[in-house]
Parts: sequence; C-alpha cells; structure tokens
Amino acid sequence: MSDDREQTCRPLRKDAERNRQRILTAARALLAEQGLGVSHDQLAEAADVAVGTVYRRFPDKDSLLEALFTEDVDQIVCLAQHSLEVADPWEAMVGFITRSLEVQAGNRGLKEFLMFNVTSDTMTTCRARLLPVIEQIVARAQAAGVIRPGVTAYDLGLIPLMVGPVMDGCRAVRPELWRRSLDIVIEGLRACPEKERLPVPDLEPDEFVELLRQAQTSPGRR
Amino acid sequence: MSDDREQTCRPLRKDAERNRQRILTAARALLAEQGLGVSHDQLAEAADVAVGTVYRRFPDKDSLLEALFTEDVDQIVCLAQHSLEVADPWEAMVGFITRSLEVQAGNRGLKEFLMFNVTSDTMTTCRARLLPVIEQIVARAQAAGVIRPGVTAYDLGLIPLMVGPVMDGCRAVRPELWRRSLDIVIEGLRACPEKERLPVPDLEPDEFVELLRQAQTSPGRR
DNA sequence: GGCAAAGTTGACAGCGCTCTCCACTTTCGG
DNA sequence: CCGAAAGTGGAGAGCGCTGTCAACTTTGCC
Repeated sequence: MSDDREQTCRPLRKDAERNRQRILTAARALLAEQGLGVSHDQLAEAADVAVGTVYRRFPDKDSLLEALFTEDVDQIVCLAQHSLEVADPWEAMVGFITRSLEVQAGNRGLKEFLMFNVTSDTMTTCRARLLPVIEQIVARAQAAGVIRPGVTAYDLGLIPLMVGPVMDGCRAVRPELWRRSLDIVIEGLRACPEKERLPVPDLEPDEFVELLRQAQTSPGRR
Repeated sequence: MSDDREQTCRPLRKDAERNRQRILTAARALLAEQGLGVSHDQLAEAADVAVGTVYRRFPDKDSLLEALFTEDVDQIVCLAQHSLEVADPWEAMVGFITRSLEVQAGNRGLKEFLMFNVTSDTMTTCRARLLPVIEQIVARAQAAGVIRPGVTAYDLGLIPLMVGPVMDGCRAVRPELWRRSLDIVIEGLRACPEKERLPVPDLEPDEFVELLRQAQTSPGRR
C-alpha cells in the first residue's frame, strides 16, 4: 500500500484512486495465482473496469508490475539481510534460499517477476542490493568451510531458475515437491570430501543479467 | 532420415517428396537453433515453400515435430541403455545424465520437445521405454551405496527441467555454464554422511507426467 | 499429348493479445 | 450550480500467430 506518488504529483481524483486500488487488488490476486501471463483484458474484467482505465493508470505492463511487486521484492532483500544474523552460516544460507523460494511458491506472479523482469528498475535495484548480501552469506559459509570451495553468489542466484520450473509443475499436483529438488541442489553445495571443484569458471556480474534475460525466451506452447 | 511412411501409403509424388525433405531439413536447422517457437511462416520461408505446403505435409505442429525428433529421442534411450554397461554405477548414472544434457545443449528444439511435448505419442513411448532403464540405473547406484537413499528415477527425471533454464540462459553468454549447475545437482545426489533423507515423498508415475504438463505453462513474455 | 489426380500457392479468416482514441461521464474548485 | 479538467468506456487498429481454401501448376499414367 505504499503510495509514493502522492508526493510527486497532485493526488488522483477520488474515483480514479478508487479504481487504481481496485486494479491493484484484482491484479495482485490474479497474478499471484496465474502468473504474469494474465492479459490486461482479464485484469480489467476482474477489477470491474475498462481496459482503457488500466492503461491510463499503468501505461505499460512494467509500471503495473512495479507497483505490485516492489514491496514483495523488498521482502526478499530483508530475508537475505536477516539471514546474516543467523549464527550458523550453513543454516543462514539454507534458510535464506528456502525462505525466499517459499515466498515465490506462494506467489507465482512474484516468482516470474523476479526471474523475467530482469531489466526493470525494481529488479536492477533489487539485484544491486541483494548481491553484496548474498556475497556475504556465501563468504561466511566459505569461511566456515561448510560449502564447496568455488561456489559463489551467482551459483545461488541460479537456484530459483532451477527450482522454478519444478515449482510451476508441481503446484497443482504436489505443491511441496519442489522442496525435494531444492534439497538436492542444496546438498550439492555442501562441502564434502569426495567432491571435486566445480567445472567451468563462474559468471561475471553482467553475464548473470544477460543469462537471466535469455532464459526468459520460452518454448513453443503445447 | 527414417521413412516409415513409404510402407503405409502410396509414395509421394517426386516434387512432394522433394519439398518434404526441404521442409524437414530447414526445420531441423531452424528448430535446433531457435527452439520450438519458430512459426510455420518462418519455416516455410526457410524451406522456400509456401505455408500451405507445410500444412499439407504436416497437418499440425506435432506431426512435424514427431517426424523431426523421433530419431533423436531414440538416441536418448540408447544413451540410457548403454550406460547400464558401464561398470561403475556412479559413472554410469552421471555419464547418462551428462551425455543426455549435452545432446540437449546442442539442439534447443529437441530439448523443448523432450520437456514440453509431454503428451505426444513419441514422448509417451519414450518415457515408457526410458523409465525402467533409469530405474535400473538408480537401483544399481543405490545398491552400491553411492547415492543418497531415497533418490528415485523421478528425481533424475526432473534434472533436465532444472538445468534447462540455465542452459537456455547461458547459451549465448557462456555455453558451458550449465555444467556448473548440473555439477551441483549431481553432487546433491551423492551419498554423504551428513545428508538427511529427502523431504517430501516421491512422485507417482502419472504425477510426473502431470508435473511436466504443468511446467510448460510459461510466463508472460515481455 | 492429354487429363485426372496430386500438389502448391498465398491471400485471408479467426484469435488473442497490446495498446490507442475520442465521445461521454464524473469530479471539484469557485 | 456551473464549467473546465480529469477520468472512463469500449470499439477497434495493428500484430503475429495458426490454420484453411480455391485457383493454379506439376506429375505421371495411358
């Protein structure tokens, strides 16, 4: 419900503000359930408003998404920050990953926003804030010797990309199954005598963004 | 180049057969590179043929895909079967997974076909043939105590789903980076004293299919 | 060579989507 | 209570996609 817009320009007219809230409420519910694929027509219908109104309030899809998700995105950053306070470095790392994926499991729209709106302001800022924190999380775990040497923040950053499809797939079948896949991934990070060093060098910062951008190119329906 | 159609019905006219091959050749190249998202218009253009011709030969997208990929799908099954001949059960398992993902990394269309054409005849048959083999691979590894107790064939079946997005993302950036993610997953399967049992019970056969079906529902472009 | 069957062509119908536009309605300050 | 400014509705333009069809061309058998 953060309304930073009142400061910048003259407040909306009463009816306009009402409609704006309606749109946001409807969109929040619809996107949480169905993901970003929802069309503006569906949105308008659910908000009991005409398409034109939606477009007047939110000139493009991105501005609607930003209005909807900046708050939730903040929450993810908080999760990361809080995990730094957890004493055990392994627990801290696992806790953060698990917690943030739990949030995504409960909100499909948010999940897709995090993964596919790579170039939006919100996500660019988010990554800028998140990266140093995750680097700390990883550094602590490395220092404690609980994760494989060579594992980096970018490796953690790819985990949602890996678990995401399983999460989408299992949502209607076995909502909790993604935890199994996540568990496998997490155990794959743990330090363990037999493990060799990771193959292939790690990503550079801008390569990571480009990777996410490319990953959104998706298949040919059914 | 398998042509099982000559037996079933009267052979195609000379020009028709020529066009059919053109379409297949063009489609193979185009889909390998760009994935299943390629439209029939693009396909027709690349094959230097009209859209109508493509539709006459292949009434719907699925029949084209089946003609294109059954061979490659067979290859995957062979890979699995051959891996049973590898003496070391761990090497056998890792070898199969790695090899089959290498094939997918080199052919984007095939990768998407394997993951998204869940209900096609080819894929149904493929899974039916693959499942018992993968179960053997897993059973051998379990018997040798090299993988975590509780890991099943379905867990392996989800690996392509997890590595897939990384593969798509890194293709244009660092084509080999997916091996890093795969390595993490594979190490997550390895038996290791500290590891706890996997959370959440394993999938049933039909749940697995449904999961794949659901996983294809993808985000909202951009 | 002729002709029926087989094949080809490409314009076009239909769909769902994003986004625009303008005639109409509502709000709100004076 | 009035009028300008703000907001709204919804038809429809434009796009890319799937799939169709009727007029035309090619093939191959006699």
